[in-house]
Amino acid sequence: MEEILKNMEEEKRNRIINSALEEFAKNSFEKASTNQIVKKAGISKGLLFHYFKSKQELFEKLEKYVIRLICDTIREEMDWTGSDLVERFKEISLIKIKLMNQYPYIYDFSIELLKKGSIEELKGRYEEDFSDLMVKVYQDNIDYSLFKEGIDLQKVVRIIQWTLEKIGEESIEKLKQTGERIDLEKLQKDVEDYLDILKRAFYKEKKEEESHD
Amino acid sequence: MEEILKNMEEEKRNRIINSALEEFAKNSFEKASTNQIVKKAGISKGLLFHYFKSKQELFEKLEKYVIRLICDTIREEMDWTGSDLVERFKEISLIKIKLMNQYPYIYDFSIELLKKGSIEELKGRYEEDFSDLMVKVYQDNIDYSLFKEGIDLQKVVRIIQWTLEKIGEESIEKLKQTGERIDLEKLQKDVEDYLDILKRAFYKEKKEEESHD
Amino acid sequence: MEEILKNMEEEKRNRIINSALEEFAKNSFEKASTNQIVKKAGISKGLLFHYFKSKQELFEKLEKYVIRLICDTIREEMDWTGSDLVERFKEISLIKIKLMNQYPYIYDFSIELLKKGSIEELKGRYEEDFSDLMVKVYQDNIDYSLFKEGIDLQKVVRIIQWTLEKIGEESIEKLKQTGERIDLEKLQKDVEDYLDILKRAFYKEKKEEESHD
Amino acid sequence: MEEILKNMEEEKRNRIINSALEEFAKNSFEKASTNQIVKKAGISKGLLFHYFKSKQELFEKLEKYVIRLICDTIREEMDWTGSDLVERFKEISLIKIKLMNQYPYIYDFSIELLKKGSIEELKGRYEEDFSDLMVKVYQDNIDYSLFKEGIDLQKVVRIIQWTLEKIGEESIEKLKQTGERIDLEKLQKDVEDYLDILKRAFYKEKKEEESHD
DNA sequence: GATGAATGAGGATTCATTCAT
DNA sequence: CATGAATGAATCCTCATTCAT
Repeated sequence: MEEILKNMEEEKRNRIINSALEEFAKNSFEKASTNQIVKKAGISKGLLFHYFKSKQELFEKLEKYVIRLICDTIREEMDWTGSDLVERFKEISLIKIKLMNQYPYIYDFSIELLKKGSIEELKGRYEEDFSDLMVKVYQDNIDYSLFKEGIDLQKVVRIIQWTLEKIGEESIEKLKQTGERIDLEKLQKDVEDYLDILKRAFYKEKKEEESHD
Repeated sequence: MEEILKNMEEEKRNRIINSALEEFAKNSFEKASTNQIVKKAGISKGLLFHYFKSKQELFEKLEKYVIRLICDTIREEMDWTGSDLVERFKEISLIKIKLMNQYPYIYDFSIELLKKGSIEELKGRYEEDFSDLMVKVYQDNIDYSLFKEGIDLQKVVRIIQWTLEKIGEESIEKLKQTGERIDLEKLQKDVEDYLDILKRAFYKEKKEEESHD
Repeated sequence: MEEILKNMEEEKRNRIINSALEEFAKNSFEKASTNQIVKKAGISKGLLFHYFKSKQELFEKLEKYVIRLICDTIREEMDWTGSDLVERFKEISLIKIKLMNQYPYIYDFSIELLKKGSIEELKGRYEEDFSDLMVKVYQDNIDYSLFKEGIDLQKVVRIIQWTLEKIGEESIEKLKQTGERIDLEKLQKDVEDYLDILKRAFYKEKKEEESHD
Repeated sequence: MEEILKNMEEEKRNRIINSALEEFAKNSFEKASTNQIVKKAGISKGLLFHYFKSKQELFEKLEKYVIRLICDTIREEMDWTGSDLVERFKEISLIKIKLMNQYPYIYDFSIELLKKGSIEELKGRYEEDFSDLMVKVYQDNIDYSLFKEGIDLQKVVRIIQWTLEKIGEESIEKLKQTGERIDLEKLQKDVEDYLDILKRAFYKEKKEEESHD
């Protein structure tokens, strides 16, 4: 993204990115209109297709850009010393929500693209950035012995991911229907509540007091 | 649906229903093409709009038809004497999967429309059929004391629902990407595995032997 | 019309005629919908096209029917002893307006078809009924010496006809735009006022007192 | 119109304008086909809707364009020193007919739109251009004492207008039925003849010799 | 006589994309 | 770099008319 638009004044670049982000967040890929994007960005149709050879490419480049942005922010701001996977997820959610203050629609968009394939399939698409980070998230320092014994770990982790995704999807659904902005505080509260429930369900019971971080 | 197409030979009616079901399952409402539907159904454009005054109405009628079909089948085939909510969910999934043998794409479609609003919002849309049944599913005979004490029951039930939805969404996503039919046996196996995990997580531990049914 | 629909119960025949009359009065030929006509008449599409082989033929038959109805009524109710052409026109207008109480939309419709060709061209189309009557209207007993000398009689008569047509067109235009029924009393008043003006303009001046009939 | 199509080569612009003018002159708004317009103009469907967002807008823009064109030409070419209203009408007709040499169908079209509402209602639609000019036409220098005394001036003027409109409507009707171009010389002759009749009818008699201009 | 299912050409409009300037 | 004119296939939908029952 930045490489593609590198010779552009930053202000115009941001206009394009945010305009496309918003359009793809509010509409499905098919319904999203390049006309709307260029109008909101204040550029000509030709210019958009000068940089991106198709709507599809624009979407993919935007996808990569957002993922890289989220990954980079996670890499930098995450406390990698913790060993609690659920707490790590909580932290990731917090970081994503913080990004939304800066880039309206970024979360909405990132949820939209998550709908198109589970995290594992995304790994395939963005080798360098994403899958490296995912390995790090799931393995770096994580103490899986916090989970109860005898459970299907892979499935349990999926349930946790799915729950987080569904919380996000509900927010974006409300955005699409009512048009009103997402209540970030309530979102964060929900994330915490649900993750606590899941922790109590799938973690061993003894170390309960430590989970009150 | 059947009322609308009642004077039609059954074979043609099924061609129309299945064709529309497939198109709406594989595409979003906007991208779904009435052209494709009539081509696949082997009817003229005019005929489709003779029965349904718009694409929107076709979708809504299909929605109602599918929900009614699922609800009716559940009502008839469900064992209403059981008191275990999760087992009831399992049974519902089994019934839906069975319906897919008859109506390919019915599950896919029913998931697509669930994406457009949570079950609770759907209740509002289909008063008679759906919400009555939902009340029955959640309350008729159900023994909520099976759940552990001190948990947020509403959120826990939601996690269970979400998990089931996500299992279905994964299937349909695979369908859209690869085009190959859904493996119903694997789907059923997944449903059972995940629900067992959730039971073990959220139910009291004593009656464990009874859940091995 | 009656011949075509002769085997039909009178009530149903009237439903068809009035429905078609209304649809053609409210819309141009192209925009008039056979769907609307059959719906309003409470018959099937097939039946309409059983009697009339096309929309065009329906229109033409209706045209003939209305003209015959108007002509017959004029023939019967007109005072053929008068020799004043303008007064005769006034009487014709009065008769047409009276018919509207019985057949709503008949006047609107008859104006619509007058738009499609001047009275003289209509003569060609409806030899038997219409042109005979027209000859009668214009010649039977009429005293053209009432008109001033040295004027182009044909053109003057045309101005009078046109004025009457325009008065009617204004009414129907208002009907189409506002939807409210035509004010028959005002219509009659206008006809009388304009015709008096034209009489004063084109008749010799001496016999003024006689025109106050 | 010119502003909308300003960046277009004049030849293509004229092709579009004339093609649309012709289609709307020969057909009612509903029956007029954008397909025909683009075919006749030799442009793509997309281009028409690039400039005009709908058939409706195309019509309205065309309406404004034609009215402005007629008004501007009248303003410039009219001899505003005359005080005779009927002569002024004659002059207007002459100007309109002259425009038809340049823009075939312009007169037809302008009559078509006059059908949709009397001149007085048009005033409301085109405040600046049209109604200003109309005030000028009817009041600037006009000597209403030329009319006979004791007549309903408003109605008399209307009769004159209506007569002019009907003359035009007859021409266009012939065009629609036969397809052959309008005989401009005969048209002008008719206008003059009818106006002379009306003058003789409604003007005071003394100044007869001056009307032979 | 009577039905309404069925047709298919044609309607206006949208939209991603290309290209000359 | 940047524009926006130009394309044309595809969109949903309408409608007069036909025809088997």
